[in-house]
Amino acid sequence: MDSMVNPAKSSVALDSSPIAPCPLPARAKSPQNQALTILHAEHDVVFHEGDDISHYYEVIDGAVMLYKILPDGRRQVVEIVGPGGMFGISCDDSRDCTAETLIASRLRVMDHVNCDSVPEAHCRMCKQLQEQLREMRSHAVLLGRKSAMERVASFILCLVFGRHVGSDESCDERGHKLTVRLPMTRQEIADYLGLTIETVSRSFSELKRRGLIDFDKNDWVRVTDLQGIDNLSGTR
Amino acid sequence: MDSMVNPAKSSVALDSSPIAPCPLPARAKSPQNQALTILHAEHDVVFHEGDDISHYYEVIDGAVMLYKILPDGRRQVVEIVGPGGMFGISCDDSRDCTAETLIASRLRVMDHVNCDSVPEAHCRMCKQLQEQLREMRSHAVLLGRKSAMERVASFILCLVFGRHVGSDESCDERGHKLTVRLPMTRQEIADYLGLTIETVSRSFSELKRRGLIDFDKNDWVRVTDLQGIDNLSGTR
DNA sequence: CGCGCCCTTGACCAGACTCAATATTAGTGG
DNA sequence: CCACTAATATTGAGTCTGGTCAAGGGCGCG
Repeated sequence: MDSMVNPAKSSVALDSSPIAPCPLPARAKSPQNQALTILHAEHDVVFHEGDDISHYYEVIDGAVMLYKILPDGRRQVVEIVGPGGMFGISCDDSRDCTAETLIASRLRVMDHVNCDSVPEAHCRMCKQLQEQLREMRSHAVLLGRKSAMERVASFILCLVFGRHVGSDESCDERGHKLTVRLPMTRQEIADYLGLTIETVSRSFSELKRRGLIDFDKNDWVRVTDLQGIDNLSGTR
Repeated sequence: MDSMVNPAKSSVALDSSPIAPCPLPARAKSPQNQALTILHAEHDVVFHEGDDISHYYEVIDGAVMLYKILPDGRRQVVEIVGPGGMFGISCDDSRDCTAETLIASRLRVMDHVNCDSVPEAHCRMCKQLQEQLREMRSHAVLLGRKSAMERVASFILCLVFGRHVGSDESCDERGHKLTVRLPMTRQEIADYLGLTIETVSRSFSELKRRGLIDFDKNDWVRVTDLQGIDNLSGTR
């Protein structure tokens, strides 16, 4: 509907000086080493469903969600992209979903035309697509076949094992982050998991009641029984 | 689990005499115009989740479904691939889902290594991935946010507008196939839509009762009120 | 004709949603 | 630093959609 891009909240910067930000290192340094970097504040829309397509993006730091909205307002968050992830890649002429930051994010803006000319960029993009497809398939299983509790447990596992989210989690035992930040509101989590906000809240409360997790101020979760969470995830 | 490929039911054929498995036509015809083609019978498994990865495939005719199964047996069909579609593309070392034919199918077998060397193949593959990702996002909305009736209606629309399925539908007015074959059992449809077989059956019956569709022998659907189906799909 | 498979239908149940009230947190200004 | 407000999250009660379990129907194939 709305074709506006980058409202006030975002600012643009140039990576340039000595930096050498081609989408890809080495060989891609055609004109010069410049990569356009933009900063988006929390909950800032990068592009809307229906917008014309010009660029694609890489998350340098922060986190972005992609979502689609049905005519009656129901929303489904279809993807969450963390640092290193790319989004907005498409051959079509218009966006099939909306991209919005979850938290303040720094994005590298890249041009589709570069893809064709720069083999490394193309290759990297392709790997990204494969990875995203793999994750979407797992997510389809979650959405199509898992119970509310299993969805929430799976979601926590994703956070623990580092998918999406960046930020400063405290890693404890062998590399797992046992205290993770929930970079999303309950509503966003619900829309990602295909549930309602109430069901998400109830599931979290139940997990806490059972002693599997604990909360710090609503957006930090301490996983006290990883095995227990794993058992509830429906995956094994 | 099982690493067997191509059990008895499938047979291998050669598109051309001197075989020479290049992925793409034209420019890729290094040795000769040869593409390895295999025939799979109905409900034949092309590869299993967990199998080592060697090739990827293009559907020449027929239809293939990709699915994942949870430890307790719940299944989610994550993708349906019709003629022209590709599947099994991956950089990983093992399959993340199982591929099984819905109906007898002819597949072109291609090698991942060719991708890197043949730009056209790589490009085409990349477009495929983008297309699949786009469809998966729509499907995520269906799985996460649509009611049973909306899912079934959306599924019928997909058939009418030609996605997936091949076979001989009778096209009527402006290019839409108003009588389409359901190339899947009720169970497969249910597993694709994240429902139970009973719910799918009830939804079909309800649509028939309302006079929106009609059946020939259970696997042919005649859409008598496309607008009505569209209205129920939740998409507008 | 009879068997087996798939599909349909019904009755009942349960998990998730809806609506509503309350609690908690975050943000603002004194 | 605290008070006040707005936004977000939790909890409860009741409802309903879709799942479960079980019985019956239709069709193809030998």
